[in-house]
Amino acid sequence: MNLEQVARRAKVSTATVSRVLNNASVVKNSTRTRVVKAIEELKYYPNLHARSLAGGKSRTIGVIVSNLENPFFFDIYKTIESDARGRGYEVVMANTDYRSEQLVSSIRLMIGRRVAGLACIVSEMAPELLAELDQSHIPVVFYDVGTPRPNITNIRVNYRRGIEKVVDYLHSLGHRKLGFIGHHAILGPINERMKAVMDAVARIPSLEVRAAADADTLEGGRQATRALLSTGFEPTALICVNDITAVGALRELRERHIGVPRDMSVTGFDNVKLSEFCYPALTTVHIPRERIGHIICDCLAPQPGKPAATDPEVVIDPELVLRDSTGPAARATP
Amino acid sequence: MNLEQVARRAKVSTATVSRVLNNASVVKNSTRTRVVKAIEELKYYPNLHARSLAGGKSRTIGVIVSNLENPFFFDIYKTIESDARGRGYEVVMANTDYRSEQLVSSIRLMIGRRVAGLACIVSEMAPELLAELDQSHIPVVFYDVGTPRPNITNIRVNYRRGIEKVVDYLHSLGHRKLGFIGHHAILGPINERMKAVMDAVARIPSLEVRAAADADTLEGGRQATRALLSTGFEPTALICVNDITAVGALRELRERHIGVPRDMSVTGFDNVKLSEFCYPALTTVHIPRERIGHIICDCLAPQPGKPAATDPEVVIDPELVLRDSTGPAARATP
DNA sequence: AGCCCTTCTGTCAGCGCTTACAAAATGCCG
DNA sequence: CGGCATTTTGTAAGCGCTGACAGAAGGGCT
Repeated sequence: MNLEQVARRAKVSTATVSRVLNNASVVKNSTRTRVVKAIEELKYYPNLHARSLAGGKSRTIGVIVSNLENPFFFDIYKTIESDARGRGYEVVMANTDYRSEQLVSSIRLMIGRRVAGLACIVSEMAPELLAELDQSHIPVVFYDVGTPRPNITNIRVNYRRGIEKVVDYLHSLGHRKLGFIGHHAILGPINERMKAVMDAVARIPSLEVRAAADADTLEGGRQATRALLSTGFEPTALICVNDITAVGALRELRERHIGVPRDMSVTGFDNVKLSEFCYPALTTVHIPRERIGHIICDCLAPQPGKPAATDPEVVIDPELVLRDSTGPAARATP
Repeated sequence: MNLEQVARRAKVSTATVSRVLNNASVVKNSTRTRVVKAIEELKYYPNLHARSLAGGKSRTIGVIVSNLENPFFFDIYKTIESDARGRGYEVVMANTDYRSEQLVSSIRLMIGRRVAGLACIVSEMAPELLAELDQSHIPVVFYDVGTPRPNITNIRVNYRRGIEKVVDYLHSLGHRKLGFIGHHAILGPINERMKAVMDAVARIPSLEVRAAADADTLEGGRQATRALLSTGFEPTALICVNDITAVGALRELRERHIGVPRDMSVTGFDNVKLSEFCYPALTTVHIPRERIGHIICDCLAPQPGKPAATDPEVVIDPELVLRDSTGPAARATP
């Protein structure tokens, strides 16, 4: 089923069919009707590949995410999708699962698809990939990978500031020994977040911290907590890298009959919906995911009216949200 | 950047470049090396649109999901993705958010992309869309929409049986007044699941049930629970349409200081990871999501060796998983 | 050296669509 | 009714790639 068949049936040329398809330029009303009828009768749908090949553009934006299962990423994705759709763009998504080979192949896939713009919401980015991206001339937005350059926007969350707020708050509650539940991906060599924790703690001499990490999942949070608690270090508060791992931590603590927040305070990060629904509701740090999604779309899917935004860097400031998982440090055990 | 430029640089014809790209047929080793070098130097990535246009096939399978945010769907998606990748297929996903216009446009999008196969994991399907799908000659697998036909496989979960198990179990614990927390999408006209509950309850004369529904989210589960409890009906157990809404229900009950399972039993459905991690851990019904994903991929992404599976219908039998959110019915309140 | 078979490479016609550009149809006016 | 501006339609050249086919190289044999 192709343009030509539709054209034949409507007794017009393929160009005319193309015109009504793109409701571009002028087509006499009677002709248009005829064509539309033919299209419907034949249940014709234009071959998108041919279209973007011929048109030289794709009106598609690509989104690469490390872990769409984490609602934090999902919320961003969803915002991008609905914004993009509103502007007449399609979205194609690739989930890397924190695996770097997947990142590589996803990026190449997106380049191969000649996407009009690419959002990389991943936690690592090899320099060679950056080079490839540069070559491709595709506008790119990164989330938190920290390398603004021409044609590339970077959205950075001031994680450092968020962690400081958490640490200060816990300190004010009397906590002195803190645990940090991270996840593999951000405990890599260039580990902004881990450093943020260390630095925040280092500001306050009386504070002590120990970290453990696992996958960015419920189970991972639980495992890391288990690992941390079996080292002999006895924290009175657990700072979790995000809400999901925090819920995993809660589970492990429950198993060990460690009361939260009576015996142990726990904090999350992101302020995902689940953080209100778990028990106890998590004290966490809010990151405006929808705003991030909007910004990304503004950069990648320009509307007819205004041009694409092109700030090299956007910084987001996070905010502490107090709920029930934190409380005063228990007295030192007798 | 295109084939021709690479060809020129490697001093060969475009056909040869194409050949090394598809590592098809024979290319002299020295030539291959030269071409590979040119490709790398130029950071060339084939235009996928041109490729599938010329080749007439796409090696891409489409997945349409109502709500990827629900881990149940996500797990299926993830399995499909990794299976497909293993067989050399790409996956494109569309999330409909339970909105029928989105379903329509997603299906057309997939047809337009000429996907090699399509998985529809959605809860409704207008007959006209089925007709369009038929026309397109794309192999399709439905999850639980109940319309096997030529070229279309349907995977059905024996929800009826699962619900019966839940109802019987609650009945055996002494519960007589049951609440059902559904969600909009499945409370539509053809509502298999709602009927399943009604029928399961109808088998046992002493049982009574009342239902409420909202979105398929944490918040939706909470709202529906609130609505149900404010009708004056006083159930001692809540059957939730899935684990996510069940977690929403738990939250509302906590707010009302209704103890689970002391004052109220709660059951979920799906046995999503979260159901073990919430508090109290949910009694639920296990549905083998990975198995579903594998079956889907077997139908849509045939491997060189064996041909695609084409059973018209596959039925999955669910199993009860007992955890902490259910217990004996409280004595009648004095 | 001449022949034939094999291996390798090049040529070229599409795939289904868009988009100048050209051609045809229409409308308006004097 | 001819002439011209305007609207509407058709023609055809690609877009970047694949794949059938044909042609060129190379090798072994007599």
